[in-house]
Amino acid sequence: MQRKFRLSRSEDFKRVRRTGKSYAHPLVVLVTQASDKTSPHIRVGVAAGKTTGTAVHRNRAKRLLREAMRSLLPSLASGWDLILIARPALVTATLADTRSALLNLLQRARILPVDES
RNA sequence: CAGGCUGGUCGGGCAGUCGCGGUCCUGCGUUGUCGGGAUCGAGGAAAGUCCGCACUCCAUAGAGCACGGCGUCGGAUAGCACCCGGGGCGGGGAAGUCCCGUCACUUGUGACGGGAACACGCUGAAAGGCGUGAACCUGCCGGAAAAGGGCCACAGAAACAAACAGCUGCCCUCACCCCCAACCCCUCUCCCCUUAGGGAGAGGGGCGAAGAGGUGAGGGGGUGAUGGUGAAAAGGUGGUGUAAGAGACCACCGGCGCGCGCAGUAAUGCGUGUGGCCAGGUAACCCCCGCCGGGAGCAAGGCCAAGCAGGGACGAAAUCGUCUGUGGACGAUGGGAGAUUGCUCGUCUUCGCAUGUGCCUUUCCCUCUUGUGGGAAGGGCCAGUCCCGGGUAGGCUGCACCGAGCGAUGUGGUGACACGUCGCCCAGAGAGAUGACUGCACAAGCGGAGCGAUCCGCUGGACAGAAUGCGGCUUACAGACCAGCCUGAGGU
RNA sequence: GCCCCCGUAGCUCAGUGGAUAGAGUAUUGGCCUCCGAAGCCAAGGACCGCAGUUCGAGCCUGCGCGGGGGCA
Repeated sequence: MQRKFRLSRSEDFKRVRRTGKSYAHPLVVLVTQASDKTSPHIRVGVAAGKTTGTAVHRNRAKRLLREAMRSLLPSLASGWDLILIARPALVTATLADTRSALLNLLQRARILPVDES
């Protein structure tokens, strides 16, 4: 997942988490917020807190989320800021598990068309 | 071959596809949050942050005290308390581990018995027993706690310095017992004489001095380990000795100090002589001695942009010399304030009735257009230092490094390491780059087939992720390989 | 990333190197009451872990584990 699709500003994180809508899943939590400016891309931020585990486990969770998101990126609607928050169970999940969880969440948030799956 | 111990190396490999980050090169009717290519891309601990440095800042960091750290010897190093090699004192080894034998069954476990290098000493007729050293692993290390202070609960007479109890005819006083001269009484014998009496001897009894012995009490002196304790009580055993005792003396043993000799760079060890037993533990209690240490830390620090709100405290001055354009400048002495992160000295900064081409204002003078301009004097503000408070969390840099650098190799050294030669440039982000899939072998586990070699299928790869960089330490860690040592069995 | 602080009963805290580690509160049981509350009595319950120093460690030293805070 290239950096241009990434959400990186601390200010952006704060805004999305404060005013966005959240969707929960045992593996991941998705937070969505429509971009205030007419951004050409969708931007995705990935987070893993200390409850996820040690540094190895946090990195593992974030890599899984980025890799799963990469294949889904072309079919997503633009103009959204997303945050994916890892939960502890994600450390033991596989890439396929993560991808199906993201599909479920994105369809519930109406960012991914339902007929896609 | 099996098992144990120690040290070292590696810690998933190869190939392909997709994807991510850095650097360099490059393409363009589209200069992009663009495309293409090359190359590089986590660790032995990147971790903990326990030590030591580099580096940066703090208007000074110097000296002394205080404070903190360290403390066997030698070496290594830029440096280090933890590295290397020695020394001393302890602990483990040894209720463990391994091997052998017997038995039992649940077939790899349990029970029982025996043994475990080697050397020396003591004891014993022997079997054997006891002790010491030592291989291997591991902890600690100044003042052998005689510079001084503190503490040592409970128990105990007492916790280090004497006292108390005890022991003690060594001395004094007193009492008593026993022996006993002289004296007195009684009895018996003999002699003189025979009325009475006298003398001598023997026996018994009474009083009982001095003295000898003994007992007890009190006082004085002596004595040092006897005092059910305790973690710890001033060498141990046996004797001599003494009033009683005691290293007071003697023999053997043990420890320590000093001298000498030998070995070693040294710590120290061995031998020998001599002297004393002058005498507890604790310095990870204070302390003393020696050495080291200024403080903070890359969120250090520098630059840019953006942004906010200010407030308080400090304000007292000289003298001398030189030069001079007479406005001042420089220097010295002394002083004030501040810094020196606890104190003193020293040092540094600054000194204000100062400096400014700044701003405001008052008065006067000149010019003159009731204005303007210029000049002089006075007052205030701003720019100072320190403290408190407020704002920013954006970008660039530090920072990806020619370095205490990495790899290979040679030499020296037991080793830490050093010195050469050749080659290389080797991760660097800022929501934070290493992942996914496939195949092949590798090792491990499980299941199935097979007498077996083996085959098939499934699971699935320890601890763990750089953030300024190094060195050491500590902690976590599935396994694999290599080397050395030890034990047992077998073969040659 | 760097720096600092703290771990004692379920909770909040005391605790000179020398007890069976203490207090409040909570818990449990009993008494009291018609029942409860309050009160009274009693009981159980702890030094973060491992080494070391010491005769002796909650206290001193080292390492580890866990928690908290600060720094542009």
